[in-house]
Amino acid sequence: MENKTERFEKLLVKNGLKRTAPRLQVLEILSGRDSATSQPYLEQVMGKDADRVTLYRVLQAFEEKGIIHKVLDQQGTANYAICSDGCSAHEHHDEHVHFNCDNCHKIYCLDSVKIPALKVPVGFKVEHLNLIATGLCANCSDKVN
Amino acid sequence: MENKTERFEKLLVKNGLKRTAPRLQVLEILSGRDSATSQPYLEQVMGKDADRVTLYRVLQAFEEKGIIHKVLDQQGTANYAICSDGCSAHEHHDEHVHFNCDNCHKIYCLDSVKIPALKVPVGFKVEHLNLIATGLCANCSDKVN
DNA sequence: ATGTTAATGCAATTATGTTGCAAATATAGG
DNA sequence: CCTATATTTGCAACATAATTGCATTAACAT
Ligand SMILES: [Mn+2]
Ligand SMILES: [Mn+2]
Ligand SMILES: [Zn+2]
Ligand SMILES: [Zn+2]
Repeated sequence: MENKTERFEKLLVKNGLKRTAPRLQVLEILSGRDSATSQPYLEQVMGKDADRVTLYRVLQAFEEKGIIHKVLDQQGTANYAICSDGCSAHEHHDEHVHFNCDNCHKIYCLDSVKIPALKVPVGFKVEHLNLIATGLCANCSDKVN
Repeated sequence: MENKTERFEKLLVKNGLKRTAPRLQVLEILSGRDSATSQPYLEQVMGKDADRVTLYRVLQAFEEKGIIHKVLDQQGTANYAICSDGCSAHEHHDEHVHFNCDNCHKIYCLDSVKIPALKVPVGFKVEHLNLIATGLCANCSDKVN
C-alpha cells in the first residue's frame, strides 16, 4: 500500500508540478482536515516553512490544476478544500453545496448535496452555481442541545 | 408626487438615521443602477465628497437597518443593492438568487428567483441560503450572439 | 554532472477594511 | 431662532489579504 506522501507526489507529477516542500506541506495540511481550510490558518500553520507569497502561488497553481477548490465564506475569506476525483485543469466538478457554520466557522463540502437546477429570467445563461448554506454544523448543533 | 430625495429622507428618518449628505448620496447612486454596486465603484464615484471610512460606516448602517444588502461576488468583492420592501433592522428578506455575469461582472438581484429548499445531512441545521449563479447576463449574451 | 526551467524568497506595493479620537453637524426642545 | 446633545464625520494610524518584479535557488530531464 502506498503512503500518503507518495500519492501526493504522483498527484503533483501528474499535473506537471515539481514536487517541492511547500506544495507537499499544503497537501498534507489540507488532507488532514475534515473541513475546508482558510488561507490565514494555512499561513499560520506553515509559519516560516514557506513565504506568504509562495503559499499564495501554491494555492493558485493547485486551483488551476483542479487539485483544490476555493470557497469564500460569508466574510469573504478564502478557504480551500481538496477536490474530489474528476476535477482537472480543464474542468472543476465541484457543484456541491458548502456549509458555513455560524458557530465554529468551519466550511464543509457537502459532496452528497447537489445544487438543484434553476429557472432564471429570459436571456440569462447560467454557467455555474455556487450555493453556501449557513447555520449550525452537526458538531455544533450537538453541543448546543 | 414626492421626489426621490424626499423618499430617501423619509427612509433615513424612519430608520433613526440623520439625513446627511453622504447617506443621501449613497442612496442616489445605488438607486440609479440596475445592478448591485461594488464598494470600490462607490468609493470612486463619491470621490472626495466623503471619506472612505464614512462610506464604510454608511454602508454598515444601511445594512443593519435593512436598507441595503451585501453580496460578495466570486472574487470576494463587496457589492451592495437596495433591499426590496419588507426588510428591516430585525430581518432581511433577501433569499433571492444573485447572478454574477462573467463578462460585465455586474451582479443582478434576481428577485423573482427563490432559492429552493435543500436536504442536508443529518445534524446540520440550515439557517440561510446564499446562491450565486455565474454565466452571461441578458445584455452580454445578446451581444455575443 | 549539468543546463534549463520552474519555483521560491524577499521587498515593495496595492486594496480592503477597522479603530480611536477630535471636530463638525443634524435635530430636538426651549 | 438659539442652544444642548447625541450622531456623524474626517483624519491618522493600523491591520490584513493579495499582487508584482526580480534575483536566487532548486527540481529534474538529458
Ligand atoms: Mn467543496
Ligand atoms: Mn439582492
Ligand atoms: Zn460548527
Ligand atoms: Zn453581463
